[in-house]
Amino acid sequence: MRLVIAECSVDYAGRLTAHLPMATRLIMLKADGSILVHSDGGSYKPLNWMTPPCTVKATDPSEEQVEAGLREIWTVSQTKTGDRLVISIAEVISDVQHDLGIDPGLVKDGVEAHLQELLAEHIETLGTGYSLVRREYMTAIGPVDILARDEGQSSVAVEIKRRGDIDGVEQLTRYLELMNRDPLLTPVQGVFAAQEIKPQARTLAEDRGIRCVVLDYDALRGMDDPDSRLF
Amino acid sequence: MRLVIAECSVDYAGRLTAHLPMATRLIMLKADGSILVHSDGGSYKPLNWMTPPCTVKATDPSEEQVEAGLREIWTVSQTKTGDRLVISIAEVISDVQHDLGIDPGLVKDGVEAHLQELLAEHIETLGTGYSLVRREYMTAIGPVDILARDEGQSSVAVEIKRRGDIDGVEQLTRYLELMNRDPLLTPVQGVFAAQEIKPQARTLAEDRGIRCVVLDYDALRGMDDPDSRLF
DNA sequence: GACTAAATTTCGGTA
DNA sequence: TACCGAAGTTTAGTC
Repeated sequence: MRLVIAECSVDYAGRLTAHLPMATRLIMLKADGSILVHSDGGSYKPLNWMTPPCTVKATDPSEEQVEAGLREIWTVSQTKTGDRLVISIAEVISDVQHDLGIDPGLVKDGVEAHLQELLAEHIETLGTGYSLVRREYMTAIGPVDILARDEGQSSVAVEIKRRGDIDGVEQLTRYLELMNRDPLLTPVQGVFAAQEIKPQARTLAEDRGIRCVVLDYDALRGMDDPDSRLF
Repeated sequence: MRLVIAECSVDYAGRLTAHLPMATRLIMLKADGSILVHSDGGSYKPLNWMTPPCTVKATDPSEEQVEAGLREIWTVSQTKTGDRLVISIAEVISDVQHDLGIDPGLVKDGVEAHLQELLAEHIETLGTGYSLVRREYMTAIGPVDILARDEGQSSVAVEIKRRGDIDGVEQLTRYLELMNRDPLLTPVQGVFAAQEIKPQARTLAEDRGIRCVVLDYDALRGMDDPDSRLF
């Protein structure tokens, strides 16, 4: 990995065009050829970047560019799409290189998948007498998160989200529409379950006869984990 | 901006839990307090990070940790959410600091907005005799990208996307439902226009009587730009 | 401030 | 490999 601190301006031409005025920035050149231009603030997204596979070519500035104070021009080309990133360097303040080796990679302990797992294990959270039919119940337009039955053995389709907004309601609505065409399943009731449900999503869901359930992740997890119980 | 190359392991506990085994990585500490942990590959997303506002506290390792080869422990705490990132450092290979100053920021020349503009100018792309009523036609649930009329003066609502997937079809469907309740507009025909339309989105759209149109950005732009014409 | 929709989204899983 | 959906999404715009 090569780290260059430089006063530079950047121009991107690809799926859109973008320009960064001259300023001091960090240019990160990764081993796989990708390039990131970072400022000293904001979040993790670079100001500009080029995804691999791409190639970098350093050229000398033209006479005009030299007069404008430029020392070096880097042209980064995306091999597949032809997107181009031009970094015009006025001054290199620092330029260091380190060999990092390949990274063992991140181990995640998921969220939505975990929620689904927990709710499936404790399906009675949705109501007395509820029973699990199966997780990831396959339909023609994709898998429903959970298919269950209520006390009266009626089918219940559950859509699980971490953050419940309108998209999730639409998704569940599509499933319900399709499943209610199946004489073996109909009538299918809908349940929209999320850790947080946006007011507008709730309104839309309830307007469509879909029940909204706010999930308490810690409580669900607590049912599994005796250590976390208070008594 | 402080750039630290170090052999480290990282643990995140917040909205999820995640772990990074010991390896050599770049730790970027930005002026606003945010922290990014990058490997030497992948795209612009860091392996792990903490968004501002957050605070970093460096502590000495415990006896056990010293025996495990750790030199320093950094605990990064998110001020608002309480998320924590613990960086356990075994060896600092490089540690440099530079003052970058504030960045003037990126100037973008948009894509979807541009597509909408171009299509509005060349609405006949949708069919002979089509005429533009207006862009961003306001409804109670939001603006329709383009309202037009076909040859027979019937209303046509156009939803424009760069990548047309199911969400866009749902969005247009909601508009059409609402607009068709308006006696002055109904019947309103729907057109789903995108540079690229996913098969499932096309299926759903056509099932709902919505016409799909694939837009050619360059061709639309070419109609505007005499220089790009071949004759 | 809340919410919606876009993103040069990126990333992972599955058919 | 294509496609679909989630993301610690982030970000920008609108109400």
